[in-house]
Amino acid sequence: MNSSPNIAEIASLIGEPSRIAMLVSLLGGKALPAGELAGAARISPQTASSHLAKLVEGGLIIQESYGRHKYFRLAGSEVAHALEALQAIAPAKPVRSLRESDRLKALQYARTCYDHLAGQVGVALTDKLLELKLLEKSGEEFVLNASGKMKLQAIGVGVEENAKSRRHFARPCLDWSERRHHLAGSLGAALTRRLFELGWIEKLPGNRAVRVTDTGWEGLSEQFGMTRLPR
Amino acid sequence: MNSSPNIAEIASLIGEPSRIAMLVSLLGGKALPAGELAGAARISPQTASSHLAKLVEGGLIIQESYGRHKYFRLAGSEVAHALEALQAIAPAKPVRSLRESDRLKALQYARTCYDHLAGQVGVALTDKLLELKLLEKSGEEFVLNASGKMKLQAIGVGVEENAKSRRHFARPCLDWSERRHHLAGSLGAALTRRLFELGWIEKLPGNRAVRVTDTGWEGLSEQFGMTRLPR
DNA sequence: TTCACACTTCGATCATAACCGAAATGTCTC
DNA sequence: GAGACATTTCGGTTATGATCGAAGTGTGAA
Repeated sequence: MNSSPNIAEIASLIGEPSRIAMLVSLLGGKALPAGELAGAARISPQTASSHLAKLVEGGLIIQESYGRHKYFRLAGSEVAHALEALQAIAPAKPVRSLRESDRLKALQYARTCYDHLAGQVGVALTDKLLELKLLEKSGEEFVLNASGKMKLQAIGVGVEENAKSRRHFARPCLDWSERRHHLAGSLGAALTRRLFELGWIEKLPGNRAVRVTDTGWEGLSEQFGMTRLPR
Repeated sequence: MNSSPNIAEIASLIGEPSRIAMLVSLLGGKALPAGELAGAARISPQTASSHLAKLVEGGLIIQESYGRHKYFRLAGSEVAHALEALQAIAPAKPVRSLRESDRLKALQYARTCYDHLAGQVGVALTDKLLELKLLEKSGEEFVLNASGKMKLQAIGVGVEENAKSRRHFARPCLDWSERRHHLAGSLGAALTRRLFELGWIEKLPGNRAVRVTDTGWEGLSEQFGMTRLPR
């Protein structure tokens, strides 16, 4: 019917509740085994297997075998970007249970978004970078200026090697919970990686939620003048 | 099940061939009446009506009534952006007929992408802007520098008022046919609007395809040193 | 008022695909 | 090799939703 590339196929692949649940789990950036993904989507392993095969076929995820386990991860940042773009136009979903509500609050507070930091903390950090004039807006895009480069290098973020990579360097990413932008792209990923290395943030057992440690708040306050955000 | 916003709902809304056909038609940026959208998707008016109601309900399109006609248009540039992001990860679709093939070639040559210029011509123009150092890449983002601003103002593109708008100013947009970036965002839209005003490009009867006029080639050659691209 | 037209609502049909039980395949441990 | 475990294949059931014919609503023109 339609001459453009096959969006319908890819979108209907994404538009299935169980598959979305699995894709969202993979948005954390980690590779996960089939069984765990089945659990996340609350479906039987057989059904999950069928869905995963379709997602691989469609090029959305990539499969790696380790012994009797099969691990799956997102096929790349373009896929994550498409999921983010969909999140940005998706209506908020009503919360069902108290447990859900707690999980949701944790996610809204701080989480990883594929490979960079999002949620209240992510947005606040991005705001501070802008406020301190380390990062600038060019139109609606972010640009890291000379003092920003120095500052980030000082705390050990590899800036130079990332600037060369083909991927978007300092892309803004629309936060679904805050409805405001946070820092994404390879710079956002490098910064977030460093925050983990420094022990300033750490993953919570739940899927993508993140906690800022006490030393983390000290560091963020010292380096960027951030004050501890109320939960 | 899942705590994040309701991507599944929105994606399954998008992931239906007839609805995609209608959304892609609306990517041209114009508002279209229900009947025309039904024709584009090759479905009966009843079916189209049902689909359109769902799209409105889902917030993807907006409805305006003029007398006994109802016009529909995309709800905003976020929706267009999400569709583009999906296009970027969608596999190319096999071509069916000769007529299709012609239509496809016209689209690949030059078309509007929501509100800016895409296809071979769009990518070539963006390349020229970069080559002439009017536009620069910052990481993977575009920035319009001082000489670029002057040049575009000289041919009548309203640059200042756009820089202030909340929308992305000079976003790169991945071209599905060329697999390379062209200029999007509010600057891309303003430039394209001006090209229409100048009569350098004009819409072809088919949906989104665009033709470069003879005066258009003259102007593009004079202003940006572009040579006529073979079809 | 009458007709034509654009669109919507209702109802029934039909195709698709999500789902799981049962059984098979493959891999690791003992 | 035996048994446990992760994943897949097969088959049959079932729910969902896309589709269109027929009839209804609302608008504009004659």
